[in-house]
Amino acid sequence: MSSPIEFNRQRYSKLEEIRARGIDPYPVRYDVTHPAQSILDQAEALIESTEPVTVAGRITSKRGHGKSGFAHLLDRTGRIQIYVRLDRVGTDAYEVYDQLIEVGDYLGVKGAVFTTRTGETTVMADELTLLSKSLRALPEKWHGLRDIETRYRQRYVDLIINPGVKEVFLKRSRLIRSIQRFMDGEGFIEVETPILQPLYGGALARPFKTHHQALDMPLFMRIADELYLKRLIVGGMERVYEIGHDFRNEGIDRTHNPEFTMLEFYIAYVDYEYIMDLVERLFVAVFEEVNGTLEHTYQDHAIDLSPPWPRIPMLEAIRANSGIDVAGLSNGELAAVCGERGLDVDAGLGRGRMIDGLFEHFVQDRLVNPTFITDYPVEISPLAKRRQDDPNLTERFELFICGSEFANAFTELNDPVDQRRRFEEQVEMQRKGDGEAHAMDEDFLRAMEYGMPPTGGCGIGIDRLAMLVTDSANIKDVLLFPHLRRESFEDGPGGPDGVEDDAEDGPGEADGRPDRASGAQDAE
RNA sequence: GGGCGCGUAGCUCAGUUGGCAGAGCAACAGACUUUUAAUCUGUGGGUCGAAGGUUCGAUUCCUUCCGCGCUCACCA
Repeated sequence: MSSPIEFNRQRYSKLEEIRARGIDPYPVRYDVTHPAQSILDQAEALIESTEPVTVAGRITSKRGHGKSGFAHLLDRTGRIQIYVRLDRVGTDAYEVYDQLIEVGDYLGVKGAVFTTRTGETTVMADELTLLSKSLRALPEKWHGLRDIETRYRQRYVDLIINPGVKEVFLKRSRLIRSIQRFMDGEGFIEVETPILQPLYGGALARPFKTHHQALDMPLFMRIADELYLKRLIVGGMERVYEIGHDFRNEGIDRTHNPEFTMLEFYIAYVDYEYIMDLVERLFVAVFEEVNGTLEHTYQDHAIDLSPPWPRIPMLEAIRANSGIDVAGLSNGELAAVCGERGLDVDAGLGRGRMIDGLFEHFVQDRLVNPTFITDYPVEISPLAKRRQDDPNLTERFELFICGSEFANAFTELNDPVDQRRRFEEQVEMQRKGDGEAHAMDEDFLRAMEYGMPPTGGCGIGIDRLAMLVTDSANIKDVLLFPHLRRESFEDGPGGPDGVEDDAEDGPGEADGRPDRASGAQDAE
């Protein structure tokens, strides 16, 4: 069922007929003089000049009228109508167009521009060139492709059929470019750090584990860029940022994909107050550039991004929303209060986790307009500097919009002795069963020991920012190829099953290379 | 991982209180030289997600499995 040849004999037989007529159904190139939109934009001048244009694209609709016919071509810029007449292109070419070329095929057209009776700018075809024969029918033109699973699995079809989809990803692209421009203006260097790491760190999350054959060593996919970017601060780079993928081996839901895009940046000589100012400026600049306004609607929530944004210490936010004054409570009392108020918290995981639980339960969803929550408990902030006035709290903030976290930042811990102690505490929590506690990283500590200047750092989830600016409810809608379970294809040899499994149990056989041919042929 | 829901033609969807599986679009044959969801006439197209079970008979009822969505848990 999955082979296009069996699957659509009619299209395949047309392909054979095209070849039989001596036409190459897959030629190598076509010289386009005018993308679709430029024909529409310059219609008046082009009509007057009567000079022929060439345009190429995928046929998305076709309407025949005996000895003439209309069709629409879709290219990256838009859609243009073409008109094909037997008396202009000749009997043979018209027969090929009429009988063998169909919706889904790529077509190049050369001809003059005119306006139809109904007023649509159209190219009158003098020459037609088949550019690629499609062996699969596209979804129906009117209802389009609605099935969510198919839209994600076959994004290529989704992009052809559902026009809003391309807009989302164009906007995402503009968003990232806008961030890069802003960072350029702030004097940053954009860098790339390892994705495969011998140790993972910089966040609290379960990693993906893999294995390097030649070195016979385990490797982890990074869960954050942090520890490498800080090494660069130690190296004197002073202002660095990276936009890249992090990988976290955790649940998938509306706001989580196992592979996601993170912006992290670090600035020497500044603290988290400076970072807050910069994040505010960054969001304002991006929204003004990408959306043109600071008034925004996300999933029916009206948001005003006009600065300044409120900055509320976490314990104060909890007190204001729940009446609970954490500062005056012992750990035991805190656990009791959590229980009374209906929170299921494990007191064994510590005071920091309980406070975080209270925050999530009582506060987070209420933060609709951009709000900085500041001064997080030290236990859940192993890389942040303590507040001088309260060693139980850190100079850390998170930015919330519409109940979602958008940024996480702190005045970076640069005391190597304190950093070692914090790692040791994390290792202890690991022993107590906290699967996400931070690992000991001796090379990172060595870098700290050489001396890191006072530094402020920040991480911003780009996918969530893309969701916000595009008003998307699901992270999958801003990922071109969101993670799904492997699709099963009934016939043919399986895909990567033969490839050596991930390396939980050490090295496997050496021939684990995915064979391009066997993998690809199976894929429909 | 738990709960709820969904899976029928290439696409969008009906439907069967258990009795030969339907429409529109797409496709195919024909008519039509300014249409645009073109129109008109005709035709073909299904492992009803998969495997078991109950039954004279299952796409329908039951069980398990697969996939997707929502949600809870998890998750800076």
